Amino acid sequence: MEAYERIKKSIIEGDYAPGTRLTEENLAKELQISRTPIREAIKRLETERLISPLKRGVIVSEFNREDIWQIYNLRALLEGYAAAEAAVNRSAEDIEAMERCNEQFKDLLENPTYGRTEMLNEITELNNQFHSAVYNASHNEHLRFHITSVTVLPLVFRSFYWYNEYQLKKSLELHQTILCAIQANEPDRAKTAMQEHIYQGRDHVLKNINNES
Amino acid sequence: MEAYERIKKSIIEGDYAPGTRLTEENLAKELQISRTPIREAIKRLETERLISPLKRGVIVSEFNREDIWQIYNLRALLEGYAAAEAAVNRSAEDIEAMERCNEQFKDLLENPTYGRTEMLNEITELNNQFHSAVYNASHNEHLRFHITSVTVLPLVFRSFYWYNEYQLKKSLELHQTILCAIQANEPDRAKTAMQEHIYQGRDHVLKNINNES
DNA sequence: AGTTGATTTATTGTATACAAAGTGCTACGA
DNA sequence: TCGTAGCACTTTGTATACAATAAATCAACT
Repeated sequence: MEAYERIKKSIIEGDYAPGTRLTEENLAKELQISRTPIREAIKRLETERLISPLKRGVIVSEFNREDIWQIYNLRALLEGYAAAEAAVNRSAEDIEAMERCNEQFKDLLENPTYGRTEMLNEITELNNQFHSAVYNASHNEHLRFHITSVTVLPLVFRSFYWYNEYQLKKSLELHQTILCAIQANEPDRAKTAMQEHIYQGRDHVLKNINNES
Repeated sequence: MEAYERIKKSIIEGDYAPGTRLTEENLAKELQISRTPIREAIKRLETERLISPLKRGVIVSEFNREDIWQIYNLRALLEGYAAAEAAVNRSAEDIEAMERCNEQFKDLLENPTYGRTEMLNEITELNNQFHSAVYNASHNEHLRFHITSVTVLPLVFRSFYWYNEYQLKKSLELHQTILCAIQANEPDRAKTAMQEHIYQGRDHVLKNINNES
């Protein structure tokens, strides 16, 4: 794994908390490589806005409630559009991919064999996979780019860790609604269901996050 | 001006045509600096998708009709949303900034003192300024980021160079409609007017561009 | 002639030394 | 005690040498 991916992973997994100062030299020492690839990784993470310039150097980006509001609303706009486009452009394989995600999601909810943390990691992964399957089904590379770009940021909130069983079930249901609408070539229904799903996520994060960030 | 800006400018102004191969060493020689800042600029332009990796190295990105379609539709989605948000969040200064752009635009159309090329450069600049004024008025940093990101790409088409006097007048009128709607706190009207404006730009580019790219 | 393998060449990847510049600290003066 | 100027230190910016590797060329064999 290259430097960029390693640092990104550390940020998303919370090893480098928001506000943490990152210097090239420290990272170089930590990852046991020279400053050159570190520089590259930092520049890239900066354009993705996972880190922000501060004085001489950078810090892991911090997001306040206003940021969360704006980011989730943008997600709703873009992923809602993607769902609508998917309802028009989806292939049979796209449908299958989405079905697989939802089936695994369902299995996991019905047979909670792991510990809670492992299960929520799995859920997070499956949720991401479903969303990917939807925007991939839109067959729109530019749209895909913007969605992935706006979606990395909420990852740092690790929102699924606050979900209870009822909320997870509600998520699955909306996934299924979205899938049905896409399968039935109903762009507008797909869009509204997706937006509803994301707005629920937004409100959930806003309700649970510490008031200041 | 740093390396990144110089290369970006060269791409947007067409000095490096789409498909042109760019190598670190050539750029370093051309800009009279070492490869290090060139590397950085290339990486950044790559994440902005102005250049694309190809074999060992990169080329200036090429866009086909499908790309143009997708990019302009995304612009309509994002800038339409920005216009609606601006209608809710705009301050008095935001309104003034938009008014200034449109007044200058109008002056320019009524008093075409320059040569055609200089005038169209000026028009392009004023058009960009108006659009910036609108999304700045939305007071949404994340939205701003995505709009600027999706908007750099159409710049390489230099679409205004194909506009005739009537079309420029129509552009100005829509700008004024957008401004009125934002001033009157009519988010939906602002959105539809902005979308209409961008769709007209899209169709204009698609009509005039060489069929293959 | 076409295909495969080895050799050469072009180009990027990495490390490191040094230059430049911003930050903060300390000491001095008001 | 507060402010400020100068200095030291931390950190990034740049250049350059060398390593790694992908691509292209060419030759040999089928």
